[in-house]
Amino acid sequence: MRSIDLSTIRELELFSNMDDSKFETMMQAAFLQSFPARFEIISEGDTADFLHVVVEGCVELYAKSNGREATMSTVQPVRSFILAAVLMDAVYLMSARTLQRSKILMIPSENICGTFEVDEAFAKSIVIELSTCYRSAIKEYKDLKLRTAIERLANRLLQYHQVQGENGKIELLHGKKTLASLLGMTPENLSRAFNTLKQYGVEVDGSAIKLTDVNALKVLAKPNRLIDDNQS
Amino acid sequence: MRSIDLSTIRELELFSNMDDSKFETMMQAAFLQSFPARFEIISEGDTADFLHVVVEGCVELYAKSNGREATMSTVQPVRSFILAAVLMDAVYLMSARTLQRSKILMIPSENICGTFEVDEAFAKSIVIELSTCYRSAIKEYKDLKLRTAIERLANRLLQYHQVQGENGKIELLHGKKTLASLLGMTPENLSRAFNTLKQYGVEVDGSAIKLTDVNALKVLAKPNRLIDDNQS
DNA sequence: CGACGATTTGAATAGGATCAATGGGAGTGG
DNA sequence: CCACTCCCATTGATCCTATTCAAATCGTCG
Repeated sequence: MRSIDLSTIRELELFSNMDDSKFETMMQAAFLQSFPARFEIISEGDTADFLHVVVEGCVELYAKSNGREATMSTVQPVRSFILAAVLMDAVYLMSARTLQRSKILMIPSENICGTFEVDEAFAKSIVIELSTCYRSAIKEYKDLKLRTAIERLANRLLQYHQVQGENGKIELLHGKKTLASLLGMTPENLSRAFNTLKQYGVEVDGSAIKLTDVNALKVLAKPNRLIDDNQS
Repeated sequence: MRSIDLSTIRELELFSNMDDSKFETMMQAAFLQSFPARFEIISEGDTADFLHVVVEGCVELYAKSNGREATMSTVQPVRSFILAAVLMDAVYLMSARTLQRSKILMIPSENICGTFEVDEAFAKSIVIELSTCYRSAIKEYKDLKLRTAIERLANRLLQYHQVQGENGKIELLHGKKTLASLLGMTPENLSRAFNTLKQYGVEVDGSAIKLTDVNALKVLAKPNRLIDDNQS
């Protein structure tokens, strides 16, 4: 692996506190792979052979049952996915595919588990990462159970707004079809929801969105830090 | 704490592999508390001072937003709850209340975190417990996103049936109101869903349910091991 | 015995899904 | 460069599921 990549990876929260030599050893078995857009990286039901870390690009986690399919969440740099399956030596519960060209760091499961046992700092980092993912899942579940479709959309827009600098402009990172599935609705319904939000100052132009009345949108959305905050 | 209780607790997966002396130390700070039914043990937004382990009874995890409330999951012996909040020193994302008289083991957060750092076996157990809870949450989320209300009910009944011995009889562990919220529907809708399932051999008499045609129910439910299995 | 909550049933409504059709870009190949 | 195709997004119409509101019944607990 190129050293430029290695130093980037070294700085990830997951690896930042661990022992130098342990990091070296673990990384010798790891590799960084590039994937084209819309490439299926893992498939639900497969055994977890690698921990995947999104270094560049964007990955969609989705699941199927019967004939239906739903986007569960998206993973941006720098976050891992399916850590729980690796640690339990179990099968993946979700599939993953790239939304754009992406670089994924792949670390063999046995190296993760082995290092976990010998490096205390790494063990702590693993637990933090796992807890963060867990809590994110709970938040998404709460979002779906406690809100209507329009409220979910409004809150998601406010979330994106905050992450992207709170300057009244949002750029959607993924297509509306994916966004719809992520929010638990159909593309048609998302389109109508955007129309409803016009009266709250939401102007849509392709993947560029302008918020002209954030306060009004907040009144509608009633954001809740126990659902929408990435911090707490 | 009474020794009878201690030995029961010692056998929990979470503690079974850890060092004797570490276990003793940790338990000196812990205590076992009894709660009456419908008692709110923790409230979402509070800081996580204790890890809670359900030793006896049943606990409901629920959440609120706006005026709405939803049951997120139920915790049976012997399982912990809100482990992630403890490990991250964060606030609870869910509230917890007893559904029946219950005994809860409470271990101060700092003892959990402290022991995590010095006992490797305990660290491993923590990770397994955390992963298991995480994966359960994902499964519930998939259930809600990928299935209709009737399918969710049918699969839940099959799940209870399996746990309770597969002899054609089910005893509901919690009221129908809670079950409805757990399944993401209203009590009225649950009642109607049970009526629909009559033609698939589901006979309801209060909290006692008989399944007279499990195969027909399975055809409807299309159970999926990546959603319904507690193992994988 | 009375009160309260849980459950069920009925009727009306709302919200979301489905089906169908159209317009618009992005990418492909001639 | 242009025509063609395909997929995405939008819109309209309709259907269906689930929620809401209302009321009756049933048990349980005090």
